[in-house]
Amino acid sequence: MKRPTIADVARRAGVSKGAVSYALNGQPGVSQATRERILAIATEIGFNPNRAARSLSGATADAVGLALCRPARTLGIEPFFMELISGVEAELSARSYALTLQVVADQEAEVAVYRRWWGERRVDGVLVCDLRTDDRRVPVLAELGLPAVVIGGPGGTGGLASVWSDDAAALVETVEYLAALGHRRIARVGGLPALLHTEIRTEAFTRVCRRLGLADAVTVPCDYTGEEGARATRRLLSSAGRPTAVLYDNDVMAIAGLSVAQEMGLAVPGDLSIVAWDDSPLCQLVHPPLTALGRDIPAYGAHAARQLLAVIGGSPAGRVQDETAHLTPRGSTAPPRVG
Amino acid sequence: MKRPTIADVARRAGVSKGAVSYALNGQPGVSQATRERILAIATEIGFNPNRAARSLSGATADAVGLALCRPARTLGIEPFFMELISGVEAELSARSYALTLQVVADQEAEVAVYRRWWGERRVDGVLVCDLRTDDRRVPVLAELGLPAVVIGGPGGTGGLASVWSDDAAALVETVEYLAALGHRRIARVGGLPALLHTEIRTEAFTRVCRRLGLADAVTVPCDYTGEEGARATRRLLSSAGRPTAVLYDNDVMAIAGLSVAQEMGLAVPGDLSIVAWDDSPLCQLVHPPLTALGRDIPAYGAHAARQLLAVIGGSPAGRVQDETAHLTPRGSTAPPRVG
DNA sequence: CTGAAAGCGCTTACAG
DNA sequence: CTGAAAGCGCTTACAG
Repeated sequence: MKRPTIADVARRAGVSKGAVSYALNGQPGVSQATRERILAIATEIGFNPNRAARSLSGATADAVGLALCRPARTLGIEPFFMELISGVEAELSARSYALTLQVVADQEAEVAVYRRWWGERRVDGVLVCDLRTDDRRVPVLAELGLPAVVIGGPGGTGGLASVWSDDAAALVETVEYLAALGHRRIARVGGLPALLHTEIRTEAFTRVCRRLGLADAVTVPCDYTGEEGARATRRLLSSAGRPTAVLYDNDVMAIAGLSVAQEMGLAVPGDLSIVAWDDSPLCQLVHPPLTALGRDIPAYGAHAARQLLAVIGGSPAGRVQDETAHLTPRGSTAPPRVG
Repeated sequence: MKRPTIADVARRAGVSKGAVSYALNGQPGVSQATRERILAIATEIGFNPNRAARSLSGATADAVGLALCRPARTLGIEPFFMELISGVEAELSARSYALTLQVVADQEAEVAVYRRWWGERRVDGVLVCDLRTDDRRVPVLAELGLPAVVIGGPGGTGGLASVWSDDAAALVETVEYLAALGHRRIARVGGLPALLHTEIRTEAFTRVCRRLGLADAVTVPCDYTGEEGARATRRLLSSAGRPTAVLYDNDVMAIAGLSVAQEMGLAVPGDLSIVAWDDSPLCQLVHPPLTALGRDIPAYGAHAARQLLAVIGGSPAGRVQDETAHLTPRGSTAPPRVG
C-alpha cells in the first residue's frame, strides 16, 4: 500500500532515477523509446511525484496563497469572493498549481500569514484582496520579495503587480444615466470606507454630482451587510428632500434597500430608483429585478491568477486593467415621478 | 535575502541542527536554557521551517484538501460553501494546517484530484461534500487509504468517517408545523436529485405527508438556481389544486419562488406559505422575511475539520451527528386562507 | 544517451 | 543532554 516513488519506476524500467526524472519532466537526456516506456510504467503503477521532494529540490511550492480578511458572515453572503475564487482556481489548476486559502481576522494576522507562508516556502506567490489606503501589506510584501498580485487599484499598489477595474468610470456612467432619467437627488450607500475602492467610488461620486449640479450627493458608509444597508436606506428615505435614486455598493445592501422602500410604502421605481453594484443572480430574483453594475468576476480572478503566475515566472510587475463594470438596466430604475 | 534555515539557527546558537529541531518541536533532548536560546534566535532571524523539508522527513503535508464539484455560478450564489469553508478554515489554521481548495467539473475529475493529491502527498486528508447515492468517491478513498471525512449522510459513507445532520427530522418537523397551521396541500421544490441528502429529504417528505394524510406530496427536482426555482414555482401555482405551502431546498429558490408568487398576484403568506431550507441573511432581506430551516454552518465545517484531524491522527472513523436544523418562523408562513 | 552522486532542509534513531 | 549521520524523494550538474 506504499505510494510508489521514482525509484520504483526506475527499477521496473531498468533505468536510473535520473532518467525517470528527465522523462517525466520532458527534459532532454533520454531517448524517445525510453521516455515512452518510463511514462507507461509510471501511469501503470499510479506514480505521482512527491511534491515535498520536488519542492525541496526545485525550490517551487507550486501553490499560490489567498488570505481573506473579512468576517465570516459577509464572506458567506457575498457571491463576489466565491466567484473570484472559482476563476482563480480554474486558471491555477490548468497549470497544476494548488490554491491555499486562509481566512484571517485582520491585516496584522494577514501579514503574519504571508511571512509564515513565504518562510515555509508554502506558496510561490499570493493574491491580495481588499486593498486599503496606505495598505500595510504592500511594503511588507515588497520587503519579503514575495511575488504578489494586488486585486484592486489603481494606485496604492506600490511596486506590486495589480489587476484593476475602473470603478470611477463605472460610477460616473451610472450617475449620468440616472441624471439623464431626470433624477436630481441621488444618494449612495457605500461599502467599508477603509477600502481603497470605496474611496475611489466616493470621490468619483462627489465629483460627478458636482459636475452635474446635483444636490448634496451624500454617501452613507456601511459594511456590506443587509442590516446596515437597510438602516442607511431607512434614514435616507426619512429625511426631508429624500433621494429619488440610491446607488448601493453591493447587491445585498441593494436588496435590503428595496425591502425598506416597500416597507415604507414607496414604489420602486416610481418613488425610488435603485442601482446595485455587483450583478449577481440575486438581483434578478427580487421584484422588481434590480438595475445593476456587473462584470465577469470569475474572469477577473482568472486574470489575476494568470498575472501572478507570470510574476512568479519572473515577469516584471505590471498594472493590468480588467473590464469596466457595465450597467444593466432592469425594473428598478425609471424617471422620478413628478411632484 | 536568502530565507534562513535550521543550519543558520544552529550556527548562531552554537549547537547542532538536531538540537534546533528538538527545541523547535518541543521534543526532549535539549536543556531548558538551550531551548530558550534557540527559540529566541529563531524568532530574531525570522526562521520558519521549510514545509517541504519537514514534510519529506515527517511524511505529513500539514494540509487538508477540499474539492468542490458544483458549477461556478451556484457556488457563488450559495452562502453554504463559503460559510462551511470559513468554519473549516478556523479550525485548521488554529492547528496550523493549510486548506487546499480545488474546484472540479465532475466526480471523475474529483477522483483524479484525490489520487494526485495523495500520490503527491500534497494533503494529509480530504473533506468530501455533496455525497451521492452509490458515490464513486467513497470506494476510491477507501482503496487509497486517504483519510477522509464525508460531510453528509447518514448512510452511503461506507467505512469513511462522517459528520451529518438529521435532515429527515428537520423536514418532518417542518411539514408537521405546516399541517398544524392547517395546510393540506404542501409541495416541495427540491435540490439536485442525485445528491443523497435530497433523496433523504424526498423520502422523508413523502412519508410524513402520507402519515398525515396530505394530498399528493409532490417534489419538483431543481438545481438550486433561482431560474429553476422560479420555473418550478410557476408550474406548481398554475396547477389545479395548487399548493398552499411550498418548501424549498435552498434559500435562493425560495426567494425566487416568493417573487413568482408576487408576480402571479398571490399574497404571501395569505395565499401561499413559503419555507426555505438554509437560513442565510438573504431570508431576512426580502418581504415578507422567510420562515427558514437553519443551523450553524461554520460550526458544521469546524466540526468536520476537527474530525478529519482526528482521523489523520489515527482515530477510528466515526459517524458524528451534528446539530439538526431548526425552524425559525417568520412572515412567510401562516394558516391558509379559507376558500 | 545514460548512470552515479550530491544536495535541497528538515527529522530521528543512534552513539557518546 | 548533545553531536554526527542517515534518510525522506526528488532534481540536476557531472562524468562516462
